Amino acid sequence: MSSSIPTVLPLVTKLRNYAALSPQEEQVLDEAVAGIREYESGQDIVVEGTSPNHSSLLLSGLAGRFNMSVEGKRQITSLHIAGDFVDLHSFLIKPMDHSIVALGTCRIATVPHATLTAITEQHPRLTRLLWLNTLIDAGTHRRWEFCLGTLQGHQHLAHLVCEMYLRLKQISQADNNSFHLPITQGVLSECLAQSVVHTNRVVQQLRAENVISWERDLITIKDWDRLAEMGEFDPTYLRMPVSDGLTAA
Amino acid sequence: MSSSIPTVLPLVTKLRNYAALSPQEEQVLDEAVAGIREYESGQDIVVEGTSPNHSSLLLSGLAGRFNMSVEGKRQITSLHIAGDFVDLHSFLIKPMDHSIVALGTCRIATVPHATLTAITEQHPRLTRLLWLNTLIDAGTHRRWEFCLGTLQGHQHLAHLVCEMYLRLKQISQADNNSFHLPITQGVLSECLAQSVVHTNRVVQQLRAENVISWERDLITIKDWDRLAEMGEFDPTYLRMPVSDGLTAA
DNA sequence: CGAGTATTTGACGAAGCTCAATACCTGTGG
DNA sequence: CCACAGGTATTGAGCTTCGTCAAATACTCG
Repeated sequence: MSSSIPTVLPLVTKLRNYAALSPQEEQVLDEAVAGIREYESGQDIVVEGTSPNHSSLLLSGLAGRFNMSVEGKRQITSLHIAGDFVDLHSFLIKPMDHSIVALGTCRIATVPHATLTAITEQHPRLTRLLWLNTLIDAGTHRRWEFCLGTLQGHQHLAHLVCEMYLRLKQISQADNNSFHLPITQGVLSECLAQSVVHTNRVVQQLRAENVISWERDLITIKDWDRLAEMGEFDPTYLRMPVSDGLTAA
Repeated sequence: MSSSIPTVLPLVTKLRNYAALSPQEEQVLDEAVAGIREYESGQDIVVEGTSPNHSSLLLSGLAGRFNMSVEGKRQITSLHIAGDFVDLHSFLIKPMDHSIVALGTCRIATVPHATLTAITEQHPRLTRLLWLNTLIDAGTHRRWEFCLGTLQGHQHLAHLVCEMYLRLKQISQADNNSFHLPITQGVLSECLAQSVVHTNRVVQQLRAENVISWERDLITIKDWDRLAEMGEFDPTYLRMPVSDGLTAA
């Protein structure tokens, strides 16, 4: 379902950060889209245990991967923004070992797994780029493990704010040290693995220390250096700069 | 550096669990090995910040991925056993955003990144298998996030024991509900993100509740059902059974 | 045996959780 | 325009899990 304005623009924009894309490769991506879906806040986009035959590319909105515990606690393991191929891995891994939920209205482009297989047959360079995309996801999971394991509550929040700022900036949805993050403290607490009460206190602590402001859904970073230091933030895992190894030898 | 006995046997054994490998594909993998290295316990196999030009395939031994915090705390984000391609991702992601340490004597086969690129150019099916390999790693990271975020200390240990048992069983290094895991409680505490003291108490708790025994480096699972229940263990993420989508359409 | 490392135990403190109540905010109907 | 309802944020108090500090015991290997 290609059009004059490529629907995959958010993904293309992101992939261009890693390596140049030929017009042909961009066209292949654009033609891979089989349809567009919309999800309301709270709806599950992909459900644990199912084996989808397509992958979902987030065109706009905020989504989260999560697992439920036996007692019903929801652990969010990553957040996703426009341009993220939220379940690209479901192409090779089935059934899903986790769910993906819309944390706001989400527009999704669906890409059939058969098309992805065809890409791996015919477009090795694009294949490596998509592979890289999943590897960056993995790196983010590793970083979240680090945060969960070794950082204190306020540090963890600081780290998350740094991460979301850089990622949103990469897709031009952050500027002047501020960005919109339309999530409640309840959802935030599911990312940080804290109680809502404690998350609230941690947010207030960062406000009191004057490193961020957070009103409504608008976060403003008032002191990047202190925030990054507090969260032990090192952006290496986000692979913002151009990466080598993607061009065929 | 191929030989009559393929050096990549541990990896091939593992990949066969996901899809059949043609003799030619096995040969490609075997010929991809450029050399063999050995590391002593405690040595870093790959160092954060570097950009290796080869990836490391673990032939024997135990290794761990980790990140260091500012205060010097080491967070281990995954454990690796024979057959694991411990830094396959360094092929596309550089520089390394974490290090890999030998947690015992490790034999490593090195595979040049140029060879991996060539594989993606010529062997799409093998490419998908290797990609899958990294996706399973990512799924494991997600699961560890869940454990770190939502499980209590003793549950987390229970989960880890379940995971290592199944993974070691897959490569025929576990039987009769028991296996060798040559790590100290200090290293274990770095996986679980606990203090050594607390890890010790948690180990004793599982012993006292008679779900495992742990003497020297020999772990025996005395009650799998209770252990799995305690750790909320669901093996889906390990992709033990055969997976679809690997065979070209 | 003895040094070094690993495990175990006890006592106390800190980070964060639960319960419970209050304040706030936004949209809706009267 | 106001009052209300339902969700969200905030605050307080007591409690649990786990960390820290310190010491004792056990194990390993030369």
